[in-house]
Amino acid sequence: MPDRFERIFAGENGLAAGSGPLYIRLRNRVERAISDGLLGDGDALPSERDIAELADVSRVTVRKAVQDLVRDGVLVQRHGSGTFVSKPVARVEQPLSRLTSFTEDMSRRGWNARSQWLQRGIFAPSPEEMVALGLAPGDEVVRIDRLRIADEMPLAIERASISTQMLPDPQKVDTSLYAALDVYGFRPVRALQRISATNLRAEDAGLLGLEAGDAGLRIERISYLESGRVVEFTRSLYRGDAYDFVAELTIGKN
Amino acid sequence: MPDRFERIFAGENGLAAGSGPLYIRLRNRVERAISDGLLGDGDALPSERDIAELADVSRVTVRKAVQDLVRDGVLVQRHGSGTFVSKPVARVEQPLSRLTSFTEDMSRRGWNARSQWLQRGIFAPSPEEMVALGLAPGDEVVRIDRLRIADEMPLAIERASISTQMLPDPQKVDTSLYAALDVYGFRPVRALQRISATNLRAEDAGLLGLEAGDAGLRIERISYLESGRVVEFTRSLYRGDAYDFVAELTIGKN
DNA sequence: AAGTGGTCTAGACCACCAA
DNA sequence: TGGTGGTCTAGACCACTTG
Repeated sequence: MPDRFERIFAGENGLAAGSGPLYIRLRNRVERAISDGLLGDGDALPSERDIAELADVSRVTVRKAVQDLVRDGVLVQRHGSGTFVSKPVARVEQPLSRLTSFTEDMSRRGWNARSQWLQRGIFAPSPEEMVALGLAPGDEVVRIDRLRIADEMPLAIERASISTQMLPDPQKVDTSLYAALDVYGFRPVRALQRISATNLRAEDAGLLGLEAGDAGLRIERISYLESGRVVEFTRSLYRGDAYDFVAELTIGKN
Repeated sequence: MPDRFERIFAGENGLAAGSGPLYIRLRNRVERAISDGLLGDGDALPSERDIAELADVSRVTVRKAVQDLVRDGVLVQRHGSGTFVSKPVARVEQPLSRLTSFTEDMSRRGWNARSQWLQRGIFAPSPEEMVALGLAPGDEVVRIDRLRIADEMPLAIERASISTQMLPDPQKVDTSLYAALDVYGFRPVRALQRISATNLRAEDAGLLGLEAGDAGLRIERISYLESGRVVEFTRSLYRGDAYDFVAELTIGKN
């Protein structure tokens, strides 16, 4: 039975046709098979060994092609199980104009949000923190690092730094950082965010349930009091495949 | 002369110490050497063959470790030249509250901005375009795809779709899409943007001078007229390593 | 227990770059 | 021209999942 996999991997004299590296030709064949509908969401591919035989290349070459597609989010591999076409992931949308906390935000959506502590304590500030928070030598910072989880899917890593002058005791923070700051009368009213994209490092990717090199949104936020004084400096990493920031723009005079 | 490379790659019984995959142990050694200052920005590493000999592993294993770090932006490789520690890239900042065009924006910064046409013409709309632009069957769209370049560095790929009812002739667009829309009285005043992160596909990465799998910012924008009617639907991909979006947030009642 | 992906090796040839 | 990274092979063993 000449099945679809033979057409995909062995069709037209194998990969002899065409030029360029074998793993790229192989990669293109798989992408074409998906866009042509020969392979659908969740479908299993043959094993790497079988693909190698069908396409008449080494398994190393098959792996190179497959890993590229895994890295691009086209395929997923499960150890001991097989290689499959990715299913799209449901995305969370986050409006970009209002200052909200993760907890508030997720519960408003009806998601079950929780956090996992990564670190919570008092430290000597890094140079980066000194600049961002405007600290003097000898000052100390509270660091609150959390893994944010919504409906059992890790969504983000959040690393917050606050001067001990604003938040003397990190143990006072249970679920909401802003609520704890409120207690001391230091709730921020304004913030500046910088958003960029980055390839996740192995450690961070692991926390988010992704692979090293997967795309993440990196967000740096500096929050201000009404008086203009800096309260909080937070660096976050969001899953690129599950998070959308939404912003409304208007045409400005300036 | 027992140089620093021996300490990095061959120190303490090679990689025999420790557990886990060899390429991860090797990767960690390089990362540690950089964070310890043993390797600085722009420094050259030994050749892959030399590292393999120093660490007593195969070259394939060295490549796996090095490629991981290249993918994370820690190292850069130049074919025929060598492997080097990355130098940080200058970043461009884009405010996220004002609706501006790329050309206007870059010239205000004193950058020399130009575009390269990727595609410009009239097409039958894709299902995605029909939904976004609110088209009826039989309607047509103008597609304007450009590679945005600032000071000879490719910064973004921009794919804009506009109903032919708003912009009958794509050839009317020379540098600024908004200027062309203005001529017909259809300049947008408001827009909604969705921002997320993605691993760039090989083709897009090539246009941006990056490697497949590198992180990019994906932005979808829908622009509206004063009347609320949709004008433009644009999907952009920005270099993750060279672009920052900046947003100001305020605490809201709602 | 059989099959899958994950890691690793030794060796080869090619394409590119710099001296 | 010699050294570099880029691609490719055939074969091996391990770790994990599933029937």
